[in-house]
Order: sequence, then C-alpha cells, then structure tokens
Amino acid sequence: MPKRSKKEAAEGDAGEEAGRRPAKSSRGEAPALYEDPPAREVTPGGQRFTLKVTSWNVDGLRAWLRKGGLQWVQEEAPDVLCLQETKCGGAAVPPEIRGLPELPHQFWASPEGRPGYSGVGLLARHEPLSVTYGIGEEEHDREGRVVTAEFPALFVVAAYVPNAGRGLVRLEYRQRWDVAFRSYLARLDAQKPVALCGDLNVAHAEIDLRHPRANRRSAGFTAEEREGFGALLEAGFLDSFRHLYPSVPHAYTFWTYLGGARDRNVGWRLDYFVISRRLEGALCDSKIRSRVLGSDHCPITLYLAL
Amino acid sequence: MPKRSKKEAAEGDAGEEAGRRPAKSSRGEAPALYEDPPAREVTPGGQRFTLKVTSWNVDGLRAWLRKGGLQWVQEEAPDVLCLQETKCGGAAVPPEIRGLPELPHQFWASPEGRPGYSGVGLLARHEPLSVTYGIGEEEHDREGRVVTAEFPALFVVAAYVPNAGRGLVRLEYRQRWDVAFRSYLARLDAQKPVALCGDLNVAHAEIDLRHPRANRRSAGFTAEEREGFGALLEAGFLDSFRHLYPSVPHAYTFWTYLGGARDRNVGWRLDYFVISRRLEGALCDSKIRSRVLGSDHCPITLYLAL
DNA sequence: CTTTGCAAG
DNA sequence: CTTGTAAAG
Repeated sequence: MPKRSKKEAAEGDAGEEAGRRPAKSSRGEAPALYEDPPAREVTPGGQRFTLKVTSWNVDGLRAWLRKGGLQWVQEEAPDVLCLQETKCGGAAVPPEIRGLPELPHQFWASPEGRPGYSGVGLLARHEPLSVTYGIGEEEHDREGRVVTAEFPALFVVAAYVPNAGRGLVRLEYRQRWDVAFRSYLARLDAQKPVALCGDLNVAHAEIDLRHPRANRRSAGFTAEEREGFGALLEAGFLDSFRHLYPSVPHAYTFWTYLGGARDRNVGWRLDYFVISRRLEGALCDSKIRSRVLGSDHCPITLYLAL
Repeated sequence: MPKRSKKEAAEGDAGEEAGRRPAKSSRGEAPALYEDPPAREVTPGGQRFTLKVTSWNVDGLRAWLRKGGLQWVQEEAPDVLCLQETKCGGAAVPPEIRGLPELPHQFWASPEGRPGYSGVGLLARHEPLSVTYGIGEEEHDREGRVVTAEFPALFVVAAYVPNAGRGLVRLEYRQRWDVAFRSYLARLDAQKPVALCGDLNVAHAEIDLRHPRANRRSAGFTAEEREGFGALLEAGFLDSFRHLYPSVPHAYTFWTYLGGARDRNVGWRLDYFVISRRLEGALCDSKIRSRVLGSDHCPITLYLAL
C-alpha cells in the first residue's frame, strides 16, 4: 500500500476543499458523525487501514466528469474506485478517466445493445490477480452490472443492482437477480473474503430512508427487496456502515432530483459496502460523503486493515 | 393601425437595445445596409407604412422564449408575427406567449401525432377576417406548416416549407409540395394580394448563400428547389428583399449551429417575404435582423403601406 | 429533475 | 451544435 500524504488523511474535508459543499440543510438533518471528522483509520484492535475503496453511482459518467466528479476522486485518492450507472463503457469512456495515472487498471462493463443504460467500472491502483464480468448466469449478465476483481486478500465486487422500476414492473426479475447474486457472492466468499461495493437499489430498514411509510410499495423499499438484502446478510455478510453506526438516522446516499429532495435531505441509503463477516476485524470505517455533489447519489468510502 | 412610438420607429436598434448584439464578425461580412439604419418607412411614392410583419424561425418556441426572443419581439412591435419551427402548439405554447397583450389573436398549427416537430404560429394585433390551416391538400396538411390569415387588404401566409433532408431523402416530396403550395398561393392571389412570410427552405440564387459551389446538392440549394422558387416568382410574386436590394451579398437569415458558422457569417437566406406583384407600390422595406439571437435563424421584418 | 440516445435540422 | 422526444431512474 502507498504512503498517505497529510492531505489524503483528511478525506473528510475533501468535498469542502473542492468547493462543492452545498448550502446547509435548513433542517440540519445530515449528521456529521459519519462524514465530518477524519476517518477512524484504525480498527478497534488498533490496526491502521491498508485499503481504501470508494464507490459512487455517477448517473452518467460523462455528465459527472463535466461536473468535476473526477477532481473529488483524485482528492479522495482511493485504492479502488467502483462506479455505477456509467451509461457508457469501453471506447465511450472519456480519455481523462482512461488515462488516470493513480488508477491505471480499469475494467468496464456495459450492456450489449443498449448504449446509455446501466454500466459499471472498477478502477484500481494495483493490478488485480484476475477480473471477471457478470455473475455467471446468462439471464443476469447482459446489462453490464457487475465487475469482480480478485486481489491477494479479497474479492472486490462492483455492482449496480437492477431497479425494480416504476410500478414495480421489474420486481419479479429483481427477485430472481437477488437469488442469483447472493449465490454468486456466497461462492466467492467460499474462496476468499468479499467486499461488495455499489448501488444495491434497496433501503434495508426504515432508518435507511426518509419516508418509509410512503414507500412501502416503491422500488427499493418493498418487502421483497428488503428481505433479499436480509438474506444476503444472513448468508455471512455485514452492512459495514450500519454495523458501525447502528442507530444513526438520516444517513442517505441517494436523493431524487425531483422537488429539491437533496436540499431537504429527503433521501435513501441505497449504496453499500457489504463485507464478508470475517472481515469484521479488518473494518476501520465506512463513510458516506453526503455533501459531495456530481450525481443524484453521493460517494461512499470504505477503510479496511488487511 | 396604431400610432407608432418613437422607440418603435427605431426598430433597427431593437437587437442592440436588448443587449443581444453578438461579437462583430471578424470578417465584417454582414453589411449594415439592410439592418442598421432606421427602416425606410415610406414607399418610393412617399406613403408611410401601415403594416409591419415580423417572421422568425424560432427553432423551438420554448427554448427561444428562455433565450429572450419574446423581449425582442416586444421591442420590434410588429402588427403580425409569424413563427416557424415552434416545435409545439396549442396547449404546449407557454402562457407568456399566449397572454401577449400586443398580439392577442393567435393561431397555431402543429403536426398530428408528432410533438416536437415543425409547427407554425401566426399572431396578430388585430383580429383577422378569417383564418385557415394548411393548403387544402390532405398530403401536405399533416405537419403544421401553414397558417393563413385574411385581413381586409391582403392575406398573410405563415409558412414553414419542408426541408429536403440530409441526403435529399425528401426532395421528391418537396417538389410535390412546391407545386401544391404555388397553386395554393395563386388561388389566394386571385382573390386578394398575398404576403407569404416564412422559412421557405431554399436559397434562391448564388448570392443567397455563402458557399454556393459546395452546396449544389445540399437541401435548400438544389436546382429543383431553386427552380420551384423561380416558378413561384413567375406566378406573380416578388422576393421583397431581393427586389429592394438586388445585389447586396452576404445577406443571410440562417446559420447552422455547427462549427461557429454564424460568427463567420457562413449562412443562407432561407427566410422571405414573398409578396404579390401588385403590392410592389406598397412595399416600404424588407429587413433582415441579422444580429438578433435566439435561434439558428434571425428574424426578418416587412413594412407595407396599404 | 436529470441523463442518455435518437431524429431532425 | 441545438431542439425536442422517449425511456429510465
């Protein structure tokens, strides 16, 4: 692992330094606990982190780049960067990103014949031992939703889970996905610890969205999707953020663009680092960079001491 | 006709007053003759104008409104306003326009099942005697291209002539249109004088576009379209601008958005006031407001002494 | 409300 | 290059 500069250590301020700190919420809802202070950069056992992973649903890589998202990433300086909803891949990835010197090992997945839809990227400082695309099931591997990179100590999985859609038109498909994806992750976990990073398109519990009552039958908060997430945890995984901050409310990673939801912190926690339970002792911190702009999601960052 | 205020009389400056005068062309190509001075507001016989008509291809009424096009129109203060490529009609016309006190009589045409395409509007200070839509032929009346208003002394026809398309895919249709439209105008002209106002989608002669050689087979400058325009003039009409300014070059009304064509005045004269020959004595001026921004076309204004 | 690709100009 | 659209979120 590379040495850390003083500036990199102060990653809690990165959003502010970039001048992209939005107007303070009039309700002051977004708590500072998990975003303001410097990271807890040690485990409870006192080990310093050795791996920093950032995940961000960019809602269109090219628009995100125009909005300065990449500058924030450079200040955050993660070892691995997982991007979701790139809405482009391969040749359409802008050269500023392709040529990033800090993250030279880049792997992009995008749908077959559907430009502008879905798409994920995994970018790494160090070359992975191996990289795979999809989850090994024909039905689920057509939409550019998963890239898995194997490193010496763990698998990093960048994922963009299918949205159940308006009117839940795709909820049934989503349930098939959840089963298949859980099985995929369990298979990986049988080999090596796993860090699943991404937009899982579900708010697990009532604490994870602003208006749980109103959203009982909304995509991302149906019983079906919540149970899918619960089943994943039961299969041997940990919701790293909630594990560290079991009762912090108003901690969201997504705010619809409609109606100024973000200014009022009317949001959802849809982005996660879900890690193998046996990584619990390696977990330093799991942070939500809720003030960082550039998308309808904010970035999140994981610190592990491996 | 209403009295003219001092400000209205100085319509040559309207674009400038609105603060929308663009940077001067580096080549200084746009001559001042037909745009800078106050209008010739009298006929050669010394009669003062009594009717002022402005025509503008707005390339999307709603975007044009956001860009401030309406303010310029209010300073120009025409008695009749003809708009082309509104890309909306009826209920989609913004209320700021629907409620214009100076032009309360409004008539909008738009295509059947094709929102966002074509569309023309005719707005008048005084109520017309009658208004008709289209040119009376089924094949040509599905795209919201023509509104005709009958006034005591003449017909005003607002028209957006079909573009022959990239690769001239619609040139054949355009030729059928030209025949039918000419016949329609001749029929009107048999009743009362006509002022045809609009985007005729043809540059008549080499003087009417910057690169005639390169555009011999481009939509808007094919022999077929040019001959169609010639046939219209032979049917008893006058190209009012060219009649008054027979040899003024670089007088354009359209510049493609591609490659900064407008800054270099690489344009086409596609917008016209074509009037019945017997209105020659009533013709005061025909002006091209080439510095007025808000669309890829500029507005044009006709002054008649009826 | 925003991104994308598309058709059209 | 810009408009408007649709699909998607």
